[in-house]
Amino acid sequence: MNKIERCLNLELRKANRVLSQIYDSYLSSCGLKTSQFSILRAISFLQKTTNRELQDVLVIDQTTLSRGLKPLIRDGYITVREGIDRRQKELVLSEAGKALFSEAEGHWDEAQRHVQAALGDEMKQQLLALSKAIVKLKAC
Amino acid sequence: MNKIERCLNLELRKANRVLSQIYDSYLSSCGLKTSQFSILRAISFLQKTTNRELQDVLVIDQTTLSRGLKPLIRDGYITVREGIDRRQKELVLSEAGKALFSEAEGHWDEAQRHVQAALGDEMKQQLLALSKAIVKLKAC
DNA sequence: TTGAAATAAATGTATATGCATGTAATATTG
DNA sequence: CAATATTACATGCATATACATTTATTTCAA
Repeated sequence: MNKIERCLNLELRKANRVLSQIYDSYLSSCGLKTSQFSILRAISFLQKTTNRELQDVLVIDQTTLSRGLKPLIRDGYITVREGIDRRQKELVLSEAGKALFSEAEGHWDEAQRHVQAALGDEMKQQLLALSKAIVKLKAC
Repeated sequence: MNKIERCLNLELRKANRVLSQIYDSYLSSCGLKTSQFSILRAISFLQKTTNRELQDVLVIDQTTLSRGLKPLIRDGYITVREGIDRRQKELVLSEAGKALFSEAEGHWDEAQRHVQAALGDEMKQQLLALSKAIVKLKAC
C-alpha cells in the first residue's frame, strides 16, 4: 500500500486543466477562451481600468496579461486610450466588446451552474476558500 | 454588498498560477519547471512508460504532453525507444535524468512541505479531495 | 485477406505563462 | 533642478496548453 505522495501542485494543475476545458467548451461557441472571458468580465465590472489594475484583480503576471489583451484589442473588443499618467493605458470595452461579453456571460453562467451542480455546494465553498488561501501565499 | 459572483474557474486559475510559481521557485535552481518535474517523477515511478500512459497519469492532453517531452528528450534526460507496438514510444529516464530527478526531488520536497505548512493539514486534504473530484468531471 | 475503423504520436496554429530585459514616463532625493 | 529610483507597459525567449489535423500502425470486420 506504499502509495507515492501526491504533489499538491500537480493535483491542482490537473484540476485546473479539466476545469478550464469545461468552461472553455461552454464558451467556445462565441470564440472565447476562459482567460479572455475573465478579462472582459473584469473590465465590464470595473468599467474602466488599466493593465496594472487588472494584474491585481486577475492575479496574473504583467507580461502575461499584456499579451492576453492583444487579441482582444486586435479584434476590437477592448479600446485602449492614453491615461492621464502617460505610462498607463486605459482599457474599456468597446460596443462590440460589450455585446460579446453579454453573449458570453450566458454561456459562462451555464458552465458555472453545471460545475456547481456537479461539485455540490460544500466543495464549491471549499474551492473558493482554498483558492483564496493559496492566492494569499503569493510572494512568500 | 452586491458582490459579483466569483467564477470558479478563474479562482482556480489564480490559485494555480500562484502555487505553480511557488513550486517553480523551488525547482528553478536545477533548471526545471514543475511540469517537467512532474513528467520526470511519473516516469521515475513507472520506470518505463509511454506518452499514452502518461496522459492518464498526468491528466494532460496528448499534444501538450508530446511537446512537453521534447526539451527533456532533447537535453538527454529521457530516452526514447521503439515499443513492441511500433506506434508507441517507450520512455525511460536516462542516467542524467535519474540524477536530475534525484536532485530536483529534494527541492520539490521543500516546496511541498512549505506549502503544506502554510495551508495546514485540513486545507491540504481539501485540495487533494477537491482536485480529485474536479478531475472526475473530465469529459462530462 | 483486405479495406475500414481505431489507436499512438507528431505537427500547424493560436493563445497562456512568466522570467529577464528594454523603454518611456513619473516620482524622489541630494 | 538634475541625477536617481520607481513605475507602467512591451518584447525576446522558452515552455504550457489544447483543438484540428496528419501520419503511421494496428485491429477488426466483411
